[in-house]
Amino acid sequence: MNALINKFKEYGNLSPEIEEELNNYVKCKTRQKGDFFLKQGQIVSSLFVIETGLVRAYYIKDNREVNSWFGFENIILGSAFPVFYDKPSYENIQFLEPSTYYYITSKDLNDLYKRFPKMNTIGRKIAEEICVILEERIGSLQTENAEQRYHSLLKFQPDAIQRISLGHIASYLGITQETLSRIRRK
Amino acid sequence: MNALINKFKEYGNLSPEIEEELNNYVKCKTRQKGDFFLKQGQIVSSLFVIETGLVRAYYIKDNREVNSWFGFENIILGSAFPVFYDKPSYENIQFLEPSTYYYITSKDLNDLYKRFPKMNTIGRKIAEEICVILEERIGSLQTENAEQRYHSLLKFQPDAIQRISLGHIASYLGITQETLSRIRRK
DNA sequence: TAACGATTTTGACTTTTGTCAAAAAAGTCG
DNA sequence: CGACTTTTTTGACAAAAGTCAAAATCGTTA
Repeated sequence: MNALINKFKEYGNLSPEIEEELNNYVKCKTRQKGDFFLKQGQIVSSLFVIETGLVRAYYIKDNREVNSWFGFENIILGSAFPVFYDKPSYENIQFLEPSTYYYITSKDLNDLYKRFPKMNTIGRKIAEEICVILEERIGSLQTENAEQRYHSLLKFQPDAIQRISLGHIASYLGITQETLSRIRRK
Repeated sequence: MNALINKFKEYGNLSPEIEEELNNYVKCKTRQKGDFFLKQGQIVSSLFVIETGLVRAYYIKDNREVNSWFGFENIILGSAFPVFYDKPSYENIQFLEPSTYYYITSKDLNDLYKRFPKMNTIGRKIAEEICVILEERIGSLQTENAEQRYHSLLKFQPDAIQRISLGHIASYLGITQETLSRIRRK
């Protein structure tokens, strides 16, 4: 009943030994809407899976918030710079709904990677899957207009429209909220 | 003097045992401008590093070619679907210059991943680095206008402008070649 | 329910980018 | 060199998206 460990298992077998270690490392927390999972500049971070709830990742550019992704339930989530590189995060991760999540710190994860080489298979597959998802998003931004991108989002993350404000979605799509409002009117 | 093995070494130590296996698996080839490394629909593919030369990856959308990336010397290259998923490639990879490259097939790579768990550390780090590069590109497409994206490209891949035709670059930036020509006029 | 703040919509206008056609420039090869 | 192809540039116009300001709607809570 540990959403993060269950998720790991989808990417590869866990020996009883590794699973036991994971049970020591993985913690669960509950946070309110508006709370932060991660703030820009932080180096210490975690990989996490939301059991119930929702987050957004965003960064500031030219004094504006830019939403880089949304994190729904049962998806492996994290910020690349702190988790992959032990470097300060350029993005913030904020809960958009009251949320319960399971997490493991990058430090502990790297510890597992070192002690159990097989764990790297799972880490590799997770990163590879993220590559494919990011490529999909690049294709959408590179070749589609605002309306088509909105419909791509509807298709891949239909929940988003119900649960996330129009302004946040517009930012994620790389358009203004006025434009998105006009698209939606149709 | 094996560009691919050297590249692997940048991501982690290779035991003599693994390096010997790699030497068996990694092959070198030379191809002409216009030749294909990979064609859409292929499942069998490889990870590769170009010693001298240049490739582009592109796919067809609405009867038009869309350039998804360019591959320069001494960068780990490959197409996600066939390499990560053993699924048919949606993209083509074509040489834009006469090229010499080192490659390892996905099959052999997966073989190494299974036989030498530590090899997954290198695979993981490669995939993680690609994630960061792809995120960078998403940020550019999401928040910058045509001119800013052009300057981002100038900054990150200054070679591109010298070695790649304007039409190919425009496609990569998600704009028309007329627009790019007008940007460049300034 | 009333009042407040936040979010969404609308309108008028500007800027950016795309489209289509044609001309100019650059590259290739006998 | 000269003919041919490919690539790049230019012009006129159309479409897409942004900006700014104001109004409408929605949600929350006293």
